[in-house]
Amino acid sequence: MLPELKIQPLRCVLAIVDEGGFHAAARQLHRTQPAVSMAVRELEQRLGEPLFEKGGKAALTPFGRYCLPRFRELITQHDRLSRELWAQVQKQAGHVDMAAVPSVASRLMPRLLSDFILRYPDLRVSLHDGSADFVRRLVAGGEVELGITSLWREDDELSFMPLMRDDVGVVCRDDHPLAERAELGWEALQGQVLIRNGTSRLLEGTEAEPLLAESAFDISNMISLTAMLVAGIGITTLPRLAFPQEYERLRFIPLVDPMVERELGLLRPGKRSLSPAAQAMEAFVIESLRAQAFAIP
Amino acid sequence: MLPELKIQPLRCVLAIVDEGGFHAAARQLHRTQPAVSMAVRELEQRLGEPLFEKGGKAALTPFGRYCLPRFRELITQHDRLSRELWAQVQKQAGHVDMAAVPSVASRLMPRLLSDFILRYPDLRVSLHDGSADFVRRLVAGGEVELGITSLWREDDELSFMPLMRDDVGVVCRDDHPLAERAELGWEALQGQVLIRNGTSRLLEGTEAEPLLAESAFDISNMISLTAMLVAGIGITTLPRLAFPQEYERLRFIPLVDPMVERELGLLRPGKRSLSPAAQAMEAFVIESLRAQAFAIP
DNA sequence: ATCCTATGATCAGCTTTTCTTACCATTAGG
DNA sequence: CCTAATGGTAAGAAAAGCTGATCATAGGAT
Repeated sequence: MLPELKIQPLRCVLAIVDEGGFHAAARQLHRTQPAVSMAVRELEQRLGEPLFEKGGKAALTPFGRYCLPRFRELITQHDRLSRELWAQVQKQAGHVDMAAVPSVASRLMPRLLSDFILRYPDLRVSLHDGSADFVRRLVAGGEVELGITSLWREDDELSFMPLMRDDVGVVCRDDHPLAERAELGWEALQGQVLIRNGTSRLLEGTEAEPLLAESAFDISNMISLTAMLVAGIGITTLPRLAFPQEYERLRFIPLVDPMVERELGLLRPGKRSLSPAAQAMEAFVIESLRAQAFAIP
Repeated sequence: MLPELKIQPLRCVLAIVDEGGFHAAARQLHRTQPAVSMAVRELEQRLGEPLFEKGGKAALTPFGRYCLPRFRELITQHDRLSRELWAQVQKQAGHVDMAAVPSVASRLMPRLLSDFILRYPDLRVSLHDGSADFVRRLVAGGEVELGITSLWREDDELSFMPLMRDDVGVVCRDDHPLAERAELGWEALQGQVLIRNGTSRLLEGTEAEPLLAESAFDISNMISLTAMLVAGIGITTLPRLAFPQEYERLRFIPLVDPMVERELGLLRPGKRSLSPAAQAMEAFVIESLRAQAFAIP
């Protein structure tokens, strides 16, 4: 029973009043004058009450005067919304929630994000970091839209795009007997005090797996781990990217005998789509990491 | 460049979400399912971004989730406006500003207005009162939409519809020599102390005009005038409707020798139209006063 | 597995709406 | 009186919107 107001005719009314006539309004609206006339007439009979006086001039009726500010208000709201949505789609506004594994977050993201906000100055990014499983859970649960991580469990809810290889090596202090070696095989590690960490499971399923059984400690926190390494308490294995190169006394020696690599890549919801801002981030991450050493071609 | 959002497709999106599917939404909107599909698709490509996931089910994209509350808001605003305008047109809301000459305001309007608000309980009325000229000025200036008054100057900006005749008579105190007469001719008034008042100009242009020259006072305020009459200071002429019948000691004697009448009627802006509420009032006044004694057929 | 039924998507064809072109009526000014 | 504005009107074209039939897909029941 309530009349359905369309935006265009309301705009006509405003234009007529603002421009002071049907012709001028038509010009402003890029329409012909009859179109304006008819739009108004249609609106009037939809409301059941004329908005303009009949006699020649474009003068509002009292009802028209009553309507005018309300029309203006509705159109303002409409335009505000339209602009806002448009900004989202054009990536001139928006927010990306993403997550990354700590090594990526600390070694790659600073540069990547600063490049990103150069390219999209009006987008906002929240970066969470945590273990690969934590990242996976955030993406799967929809708490973030994108993750940069290594995948070890396929999940058909999620899709993973490999972007970089990251080879595992041994990390020890510079005065360790192995410290000067250019590369190592797993046999060389037998009998060493091996500290497990969150990335150690990369060795599972390789010839080096027996080493894990010997390891005395299992330290998941990176700060604690490096502290133990610097203290010379033991050695560990880490992907190259996770190797904290800012510690002068630590050495990274590639493990070649089983050559172990993890694949880092972009994790995103499988079929679901991304917000416009996240789409921009997705493309940007792919482009950036592909242009990197160790990129997967 | 900004997309023009139409209300209907937005309503579709809401319906799909609320009803949980395209079919159910179509049912609710009294449309067929393809209509809903196409409306959504049209909207999506207008925005340049999908709102629903592609795979079978009716699930929102992140962008869709972003849009949803905003769509809802715009539609709410639209409906509020639509309802408000409709109420105005249906006379379920609105305001009438009107004016009347004091005699009408005090003798006819109380009853008329109380009947009016019975018929239109949701309309509000403001009644101004003042001299016929004052009423005319208010209507001409657009400060009120309707006036009930006697017209003495034609004005093609205004249109006057005569509704009642009101005959002029002599008013005096009950102990005045003329008080017992059933009717009078103007000669009977010669030599009397005649008090002019705002309605005296009705005598202009009649045989009784010479009387005006003799009059000693000119009192425009009705309270003062009656006070003087009650005090027996003089007599005056008044239209019957203006005769203050609540004063027991005053008598009204019809003047028949020139029979002088004023025409009371409805004054409204000539070509301009009225607000819906004022239209209701106009019709109501005409109907009410026509059903009155002294009505002009 | 297979059928069954639900979902949405698609397409041709129709109806409605909306616009344009061309013309008319009225009015104000030169 | 003529001209140049105004807005209104009518017929046809274009666009939008809707329907009805049909299709592809997925989930559930047998």
